Amino acid sequence: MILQGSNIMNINPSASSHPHPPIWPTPYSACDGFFAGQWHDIHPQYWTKFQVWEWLQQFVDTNQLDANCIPFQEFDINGERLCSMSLQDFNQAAGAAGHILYSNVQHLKWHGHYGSQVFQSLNVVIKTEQTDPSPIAPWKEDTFLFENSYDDVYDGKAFCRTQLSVAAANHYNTAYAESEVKKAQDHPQKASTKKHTPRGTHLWEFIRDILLTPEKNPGLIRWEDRSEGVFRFLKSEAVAQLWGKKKNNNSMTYEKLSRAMRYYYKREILERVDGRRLVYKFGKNARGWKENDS
DNA sequence: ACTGCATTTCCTGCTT
DNA sequence: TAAGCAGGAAATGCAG
Repeated sequence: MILQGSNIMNINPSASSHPHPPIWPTPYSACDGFFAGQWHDIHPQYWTKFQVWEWLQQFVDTNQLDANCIPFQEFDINGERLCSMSLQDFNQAAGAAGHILYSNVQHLKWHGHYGSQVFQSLNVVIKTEQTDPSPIAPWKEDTFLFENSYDDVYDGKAFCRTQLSVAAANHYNTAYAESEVKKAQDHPQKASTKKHTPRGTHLWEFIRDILLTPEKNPGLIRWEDRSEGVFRFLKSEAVAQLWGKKKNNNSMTYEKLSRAMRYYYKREILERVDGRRLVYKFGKNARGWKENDS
């Protein structure tokens, strides 16, 4: 098999020059802050298709939803069209997420824009006050909407429904949401019946999510064989730095990250791919990477 | 305080 | 020679 390394876009996170306009303006948008785009400064009526996608991506990011929960292809429309959509249209286009998205558009249409507040009413993790004097890294705000681990419960559509129902519940009852925030912060895993819950995303989930949302971090990791779960690191050090940023560890390297990856072989989260550098394969204990995972 | 988990760090040796 | 891989060993941070 011929590897396609020579075709890889050379994306340097620190460089502003780029041979082609990137699909997303900030290759590392997941870490660069939640509101790097421009859509929130413009009335939704005037959004371009791109800004509509930014808005959707923001929704996914802020609520820590799986990207598969939102059918992006159904929103290949500009802001004018978006604003003209009825609730039924949204439900048709986005299913379980339709109601929330519709409400958010209505809110944006009639109440203007609130910068980083735009999605707060949807998000379980709302930073209402900062009692900890230590600086909070952007990724610290990254908390899942519910307490189940991807390890055990990543279950495609059901997963999305669960996430979205939590998001919806919070959307319709902000006061309740804020109290839940407090609870979640004080007792983040109290209600869980799981044996153990993650402190955050596991490394393999982080890798999987990059693969599933390449538009967020283009050119970092790529599928080699999507159906078999084989993937390849294109920018190993960049991925390691991104992982380090997520873990608030700026000394992370690919060498260390790869050691953690190798531990997954024993747990059958990954399978060895012999003789191919930077190539890994999801194992039987990795969930959520398949196209029709249900 | 203790324990288990999931890394993180460091290392040596090997392969590409 | 550099980069990556394999895996042992110990350390670390967090949550229960």
